[in-house]
Amino acid sequence: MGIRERREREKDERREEIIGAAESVFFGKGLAEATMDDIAEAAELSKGTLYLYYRSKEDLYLAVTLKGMDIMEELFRKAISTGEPSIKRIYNLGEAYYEFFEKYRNFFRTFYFFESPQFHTQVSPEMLDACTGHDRKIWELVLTPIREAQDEGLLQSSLDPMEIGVMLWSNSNGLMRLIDRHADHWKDSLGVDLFSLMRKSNAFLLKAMMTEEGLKKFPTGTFEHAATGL
Amino acid sequence: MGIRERREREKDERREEIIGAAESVFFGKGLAEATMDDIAEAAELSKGTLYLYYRSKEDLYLAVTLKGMDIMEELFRKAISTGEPSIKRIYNLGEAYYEFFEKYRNFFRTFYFFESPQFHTQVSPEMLDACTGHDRKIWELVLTPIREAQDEGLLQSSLDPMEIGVMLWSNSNGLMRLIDRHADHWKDSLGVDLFSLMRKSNAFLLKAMMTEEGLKKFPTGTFEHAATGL
Amino acid sequence: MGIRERREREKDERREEIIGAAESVFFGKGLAEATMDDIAEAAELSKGTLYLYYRSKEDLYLAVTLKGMDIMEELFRKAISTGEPSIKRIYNLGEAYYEFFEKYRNFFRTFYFFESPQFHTQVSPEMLDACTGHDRKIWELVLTPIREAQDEGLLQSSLDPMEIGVMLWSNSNGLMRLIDRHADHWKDSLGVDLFSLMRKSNAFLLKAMMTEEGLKKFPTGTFEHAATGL
Amino acid sequence: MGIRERREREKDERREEIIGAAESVFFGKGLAEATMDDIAEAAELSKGTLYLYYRSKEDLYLAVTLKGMDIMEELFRKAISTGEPSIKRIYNLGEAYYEFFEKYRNFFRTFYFFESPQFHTQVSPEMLDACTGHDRKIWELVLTPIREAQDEGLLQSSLDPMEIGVMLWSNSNGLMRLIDRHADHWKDSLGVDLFSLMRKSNAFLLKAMMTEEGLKKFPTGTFEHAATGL
DNA sequence: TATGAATGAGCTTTCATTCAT
DNA sequence: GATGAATGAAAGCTCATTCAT
Repeated sequence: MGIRERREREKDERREEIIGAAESVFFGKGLAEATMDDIAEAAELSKGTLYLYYRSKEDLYLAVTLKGMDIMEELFRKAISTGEPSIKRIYNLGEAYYEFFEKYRNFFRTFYFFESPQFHTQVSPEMLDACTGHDRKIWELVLTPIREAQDEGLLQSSLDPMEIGVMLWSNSNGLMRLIDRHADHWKDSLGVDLFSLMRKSNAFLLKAMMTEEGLKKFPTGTFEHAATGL
Repeated sequence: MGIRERREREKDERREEIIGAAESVFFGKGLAEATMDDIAEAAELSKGTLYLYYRSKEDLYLAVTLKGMDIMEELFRKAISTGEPSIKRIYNLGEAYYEFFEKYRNFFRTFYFFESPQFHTQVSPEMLDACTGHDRKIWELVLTPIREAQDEGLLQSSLDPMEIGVMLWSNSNGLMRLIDRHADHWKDSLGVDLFSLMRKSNAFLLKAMMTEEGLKKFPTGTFEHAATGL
Repeated sequence: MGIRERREREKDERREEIIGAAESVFFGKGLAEATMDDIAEAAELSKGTLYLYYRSKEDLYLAVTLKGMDIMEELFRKAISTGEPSIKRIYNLGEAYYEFFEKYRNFFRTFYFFESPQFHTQVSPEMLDACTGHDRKIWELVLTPIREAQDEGLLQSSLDPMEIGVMLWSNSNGLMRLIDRHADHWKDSLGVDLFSLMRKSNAFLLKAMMTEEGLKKFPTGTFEHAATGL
Repeated sequence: MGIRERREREKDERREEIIGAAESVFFGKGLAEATMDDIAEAAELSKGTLYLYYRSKEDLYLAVTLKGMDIMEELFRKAISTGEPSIKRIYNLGEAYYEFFEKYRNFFRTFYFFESPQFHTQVSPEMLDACTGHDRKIWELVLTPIREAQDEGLLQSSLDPMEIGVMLWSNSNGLMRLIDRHADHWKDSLGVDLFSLMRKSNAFLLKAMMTEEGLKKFPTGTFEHAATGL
């Protein structure tokens, strides 16, 4: 058994090495510009070996995406495991998403590809399933505190928990994309601080979804101070 | 004189023919998969001729994008030219955006490219400028009723008009992207109707940005009925 | 008649305009890199018009070459029309060739093409004939003082006049090509002044071809001083 | 270990195969007209493979040039390794150059390209360096007997060895180019035998550069008989 | 398992030349 | 005579993928 296990372990290590190399290349050049030669060189491996581990360039790209999802999941998990009130933990999720966006911008960007349906044809079903599954797992994480908050009567129960999640997520995501593109442009020439805008927008939404009771317990601005470190 | 004019006109027509062909190809295969051969064949023109009118495949793609912006602008212009109250016209804009998304989905998708900065290097400055300029013009349209609504004391004046616009736009856009990907998936397996969710989300946001006076004049739900045709 | 003549004149003028434009383009980019579009633009004429006057790009290139030959012929003609002794006029020819090389370097370079037999297939027979004829005319010029010098017993009569001409020409030409390539390199890193070397080499040759009588009348160094302006 | 060596050897063989194919194509059509498709077909290899071994068509062309330099070097080396007197070995070099020109005319022609500075931009620095280095090596060969002859007082010491080499080389080269173009034309219609003229011209030059002592030991015509096989 | 040489379809782009007006 | 839009063949080069070793 030891032998088989060691082999497995080595194979996993090799996989990670490849992903590491792929990261550096994809992050630097983007999917289209990156070549398998680049990655093989970065991995100090032959091109053929790459294909031993991943079926195609796109599959390998999704492997990187998957790693990004791992990181995100970890951040989300931490965000909801604080023992704090459910509403606060929902708020934490927003901050965690933002942290991911800030610290792991390159991984954030790989999601564009996964989210772009036209590329799904270029990818193996296995890899796509893996991603989809991971995505679902993360959504589960998001739903947990939302459900709790509804059970506690803090969030309107007329809304489906998934709906609440989607609204918050989409709102953040829409602004993050804007930020990712031209944060500087907006700030400099239009005087709009997209970062604070994102928080404001999210707070508006969350408030709109809370019950009267929830708003009484957690009035507007309850968390902002902590979150922004003030 | 007539000659020059006719030539000019023919050239414009040819341009439109090319864009039409490019549309059909790009919409079918996406930018990366589409080839200039495909487009030339669709246009019943030689490849060389294509390059007589557009410098590169990417430029041609942006020409299609530009056409999408034209359509969008037209819809937006109609939305704000109704003589209705400013708040209603803001609401109209959301509906117009949604109409564009629904009816001109393929054009909507071309915006992904324009919004993705890494591709800007592949594009002629002239074309990029044209797009940027058009983008700006559309934003101007959006700002008009927002400013009015603030002047009338219906929208909070603590917010910058641009900020209001961005929040509404991002929120819609984030959800549209989600819908564009997996509307069916969400509806079928998660039971979430993203379309109505988008409206709801936008209504939440708009409400949060209104003044008390505004809310009194236009209570929640004032427009939804009309808009959804109910 | 006046009409026909004016037309002819205008046509010639147009031809010269085209050649002027072609010069500027060919000299800047070389034959291979230059395009008919470039030339048409420089001539402020349409591309089609170019083909009204010249059959092909290569023909047009030879037209420029022909102009170079005109210039060269003029210089040579002046060199041998001084009324000086025949040997001096032979020497003058060398200086004239050198002057051409120095002042009309770009024309000098067009000769490379004409001299390169593999390109002759790309050229109309008419143009080729014109060049060949002009070439011959120039050689006639060169032969005149050589024959005279032989008749006067200054140059060895055992040599064919043409042979003498060829030896002198080849010797100069070989060194000019070297100079054209890397004059600086030779001077800077090898300490060899190719210009003075060319004169020296020619003087050696000429001396070797002179008779004793010739050498008595025109000892080594007779002309150098004048020529170099000292 | 054997494996690596065999691979290395196979790669070298492949390189030579490619060069062989390139030769046949380049010699037949010239650089400009030859296509990589032609060469790939001649080599019975895919076009991609060609680019695995050479960066560009021009690089491949220089590889052929390099082979020509190899041949030339070999001939030159033989010419100066005879144990004969230095002056004779200088003469041998001229004959070797001539032999190269006669037997390897096509290679001789490839030098045109290397000697034409405007093309240097199209070539990889590595290849250019290789050529330049080889060129230098050959010049070293030429200088050896010249220096000896000067040390022995046979060639004038007022001349730089390099200058002597350049004069002889240019003189031969100038005539070779003439011969390469139109040897037949000259012989048939002008009655000039360029080959013998080249020898004569070189002899003149060499004589002019010798000292009195040198001329006493090796009077005019000493070598011609042997060289021409008479 | 790992290699890396070989493939070959496929890409965008260029440009001399033609021809209807 | 002049135009300039249209052509279309061809070119150089790339790169994901395969496969014999």
